[in-house]
Amino acid sequence: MDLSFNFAARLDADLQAAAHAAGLADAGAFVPEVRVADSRHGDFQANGVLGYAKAHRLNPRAVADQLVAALAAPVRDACDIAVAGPGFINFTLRPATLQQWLTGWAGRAALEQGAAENSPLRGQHWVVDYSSPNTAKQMHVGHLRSAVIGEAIARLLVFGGARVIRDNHIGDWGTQFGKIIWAYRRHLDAAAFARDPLEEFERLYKAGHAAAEADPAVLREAQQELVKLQAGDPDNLALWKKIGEVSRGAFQQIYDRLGIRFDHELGESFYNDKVAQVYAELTAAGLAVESQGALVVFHPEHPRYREQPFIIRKSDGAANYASTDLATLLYRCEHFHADAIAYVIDSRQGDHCEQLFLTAQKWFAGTNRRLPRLEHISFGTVLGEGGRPLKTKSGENIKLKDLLAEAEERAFQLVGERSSDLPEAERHAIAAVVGVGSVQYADLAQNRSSDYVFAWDKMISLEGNTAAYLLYAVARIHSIFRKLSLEPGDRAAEAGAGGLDTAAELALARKLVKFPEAVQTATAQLRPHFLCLYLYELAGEFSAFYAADKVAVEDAPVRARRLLLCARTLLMLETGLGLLGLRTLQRM
RNA sequence: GCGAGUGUAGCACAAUGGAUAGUGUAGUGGCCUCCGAAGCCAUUGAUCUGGGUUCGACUCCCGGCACUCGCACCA
Repeated sequence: MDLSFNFAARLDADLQAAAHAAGLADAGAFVPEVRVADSRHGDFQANGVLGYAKAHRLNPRAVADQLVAALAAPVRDACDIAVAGPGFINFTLRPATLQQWLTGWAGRAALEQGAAENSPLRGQHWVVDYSSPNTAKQMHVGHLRSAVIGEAIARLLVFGGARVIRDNHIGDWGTQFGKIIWAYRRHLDAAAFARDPLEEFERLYKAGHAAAEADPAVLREAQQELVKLQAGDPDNLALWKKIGEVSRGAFQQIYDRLGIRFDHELGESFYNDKVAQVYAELTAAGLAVESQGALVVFHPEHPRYREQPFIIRKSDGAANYASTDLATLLYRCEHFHADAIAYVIDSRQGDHCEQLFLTAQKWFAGTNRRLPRLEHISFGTVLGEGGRPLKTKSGENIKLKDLLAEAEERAFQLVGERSSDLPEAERHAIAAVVGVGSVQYADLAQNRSSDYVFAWDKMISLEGNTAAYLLYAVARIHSIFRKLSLEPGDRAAEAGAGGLDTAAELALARKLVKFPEAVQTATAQLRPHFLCLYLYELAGEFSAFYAADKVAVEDAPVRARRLLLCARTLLMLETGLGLLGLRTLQRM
């Protein structure tokens, strides 16, 4: 068998061909359903025979036998094949096949090529809309998941061959600015502003908000400030710009720690002059109607949205996020030629997304535009250990910068305990990678649909399915190569490798070759936890191998094949962690 | 009230309609003259409930129950 990157896809294609070769009735209807198998049964299994045989009133085991007999010779040479149970076909890759694959797919570039080659994403333009904080406020724990999940998904899509446009749809327009400006004019603390301008803007907003709540006169004054801003008053506009600059600077500090860089930061204000077209087109199409003074879209065919309006212009004439989201959608189609848009937004905004997508669908159909694929990448809330949304003791949102600082601090403690021999500067650098990586990984390792409990001890105590466990495996592999004065992936070190032999070698090799399926599943479902799970299991296989079989042995062929396994494990772990947005280390 | 999400071991999680429901922690018992013990090996313990569909259901459908969230101008 030639060096297919993705064995499951290859077996699937070969089984389909076999169905035709064997002359199966209605062979086109046979779907092999090849997937990674429980290792007790082999490496891959085809489940499709059962359904096919049932539908065609055939004996499934007989069909399976026929298919196996009709399989092309290369596949039969590469695998041990068995029909089992009611009609499963099990494939176990032979040691030589494993070795051939590991030798052939040897570097990052090769993996990228393999992953993109037959990917349905290849060449597609994907806009990933994630993070999207509001200006004048610090990012807090509520902004964590969108940023972390969004970045991982963007990287997975790139790996799958898509052209990804990362767009940070910042909330930089809205009613809050009237209150901030009002408070800025009266209650600015210049010293605090010099120290941390964003913190001061945030304080001013809270002060302005509280004052407006308490006194209707203040509310009117704040609204006047907003009107002036919207009319282009130079002072207010300058202040608004300043808020934007300060905020973006602070956001970038967070993004730097998380390894995020956007291609665009087209905030809501960018769409100010683009919403009129939305109103006009939706009204002309008969989609938008006046209701209680607002411009809204109802969906009569929908049980709920025939009553629950999608408000695209407020009764005071101002735009809201429905207006700008529609304008944004159009802009992304026209300027980014989006084939798909992924909205990484928390699940509470499910109704908004549904209404947005429904409205866009009708709008685009009515104006002969091509609607891109629209995906709401929804996710649950970050909870504290009591099962309530995570807050500080005083009930405030936890600032992201504080959260990341605490992660690094806790990691630094641990590094000090475990690796006190390393220089302090390196311990700090390690703590940054381990601390931030632990937060990212804890978020990603869990199915994004559910809420998740944020528990420092589980996250950073470094046991189980955690970033530290994976980073530790990476560090140990680097250490092996360091001891031998070799570079990982050095072909000379792998030359003359003997055949894979021990149980631990084979178990590790069998795990390694399934990297493509793990990435593919995570990408297709836009769920990074599938990749996390794979990497964790891979690190587990490596640790078992490491305990069972010594790498640095005298016997040259044995040593070479074990170095090959180490190098590929390192490659998959580093590549996989990179796809999740984590950094890795050589020592920790 | 309508809708969405979530119910799996003490706790935290996994399982694309597939074979004996996997893991981690915590508990118990082993393993460092040997490449990093932040490790490895072994072991105890679970699908909210009642129906249905299917060769096969944690998964799909219908009805309950529990928790969380959303539902007219904040995003």
